[in-house]
Amino acid sequence: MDVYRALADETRRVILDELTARDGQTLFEICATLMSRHGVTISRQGISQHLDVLEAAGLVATERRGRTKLHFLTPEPLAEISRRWPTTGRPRP
Amino acid sequence: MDVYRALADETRRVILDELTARDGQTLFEICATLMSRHGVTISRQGISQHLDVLEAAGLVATERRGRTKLHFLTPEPLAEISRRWPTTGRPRP
DNA sequence: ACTATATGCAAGTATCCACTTGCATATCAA
DNA sequence: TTGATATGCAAGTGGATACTTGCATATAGT
Repeated sequence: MDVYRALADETRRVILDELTARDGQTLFEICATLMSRHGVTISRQGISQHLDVLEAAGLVATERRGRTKLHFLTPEPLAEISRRWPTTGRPRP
Repeated sequence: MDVYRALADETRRVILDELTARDGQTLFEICATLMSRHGVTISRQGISQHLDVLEAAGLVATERRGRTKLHFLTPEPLAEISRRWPTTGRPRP
């Protein structure tokens, strides 16, 4: 629901980075990559809860595939930010 | 310092909205407007602390003018967000 | 100098949030 | 079915954070 709160945590931002690099990863793949490549030390449930927040914010879509769950990046909600506070065309008096 | 954490609070986002509407307001003006126009019930110190967070994040610049302090919106740090996770040109398989 | 205005500092509180632990459920392979 | 893999649920805990209260500082006007 809250895109802004979803971005407030660094681990969640790294997850978005990781899905940007390779989309459609499972929870286990994300866990493994965060640990090894990004130096994040956290339990699987911790990452699962972060993914729940990202999904509730509409930044990640999921799809069950057998006993795995694929995670896809859906960054459209982020467009609201640049729409709300444009970074161009604001003269500084 | 942390742009993402600065955006995590709704009151801070309303402050950014208010400075977008009218730039260069003092703390007292921001307080008055938040209370009346945005229905925010919070103490002056609360708003002041929020402004400190926004300034630390580089989203607001200040300028002392006599016994008042003017607040200006500097939204450039927000550009990092759309740069980090582009919302266009990402095909969904 | 004195008063009022505008802001700053600091400590205390209460809520929220990230994280863990333990157990449960579901799918695949033998 | 049995065992292994992949994920889900729920309660508890520590630390962060939004907010308040009280006092202090600085500028402007008289």
